[in-house]
Amino acid sequence: MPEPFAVLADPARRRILDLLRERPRLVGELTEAVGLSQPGTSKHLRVLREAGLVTVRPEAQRRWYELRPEPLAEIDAWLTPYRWMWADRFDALERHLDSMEDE
Amino acid sequence: MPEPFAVLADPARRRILDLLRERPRLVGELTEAVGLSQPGTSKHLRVLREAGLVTVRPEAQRRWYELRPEPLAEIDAWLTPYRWMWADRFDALERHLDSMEDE
DNA sequence: TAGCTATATAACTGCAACAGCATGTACAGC
DNA sequence: GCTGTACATGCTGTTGCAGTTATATAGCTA
Repeated sequence: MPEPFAVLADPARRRILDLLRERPRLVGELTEAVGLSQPGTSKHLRVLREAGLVTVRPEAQRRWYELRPEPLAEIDAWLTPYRWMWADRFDALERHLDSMEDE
Repeated sequence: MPEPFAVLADPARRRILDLLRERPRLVGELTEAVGLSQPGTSKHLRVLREAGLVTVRPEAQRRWYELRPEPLAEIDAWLTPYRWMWADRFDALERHLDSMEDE
């Protein structure tokens, strides 16, 4: 199972996920949308599948790819301790104090 | 300016950022912590610098590296439309309804 | 069965990233 | 000035990935 971070490093794969966020899609749609060859798209889909970020539902010769967002939680978790930092100074201070209140 | 996503694909660089989250550090400290050679560490630091994720403050021959979290906002922004999805079903529904109230 | 459609896999190519080693640079202390 | 320390850069080999074309597989349709 590849790391989500590495999987998202490729813009085409992020684009695919963005498209699947709206609704499940066929390989053909995705191919056209990302502007790659069909085999190229299939390769990216394989990577996404192995990372658990998409699932496939076969229907005759077609394959419906759908989003499976759970692995993104790992990225979100890594990001969490940083998240308060990049707001402007006032917001940053405010959130910092807010988080201290909870302790 | 490289993409933050690509920069974070390497675990060593994420580790470096995690260490800098606590306090600024010297290259020597980071080298020991990540378990790479000193030149290897310097190279990762260069990548982080070019991505705007760290800044350097020279002090004699030493270089204090400090975190600059702003570029992480891009990742956070990409992640945002996904974030409600991976909570358990109840929370997911709840947040979804919450977000609809704002409209 | 033959042929068409949709997708996956294979084989190949080019390139960029990463790691190691050696060397260069800058500063401090003596 | 010389030596040591702290770090950066250059070079090289290797590996892995993204992209292509060609081919295989599976299921429909006639």
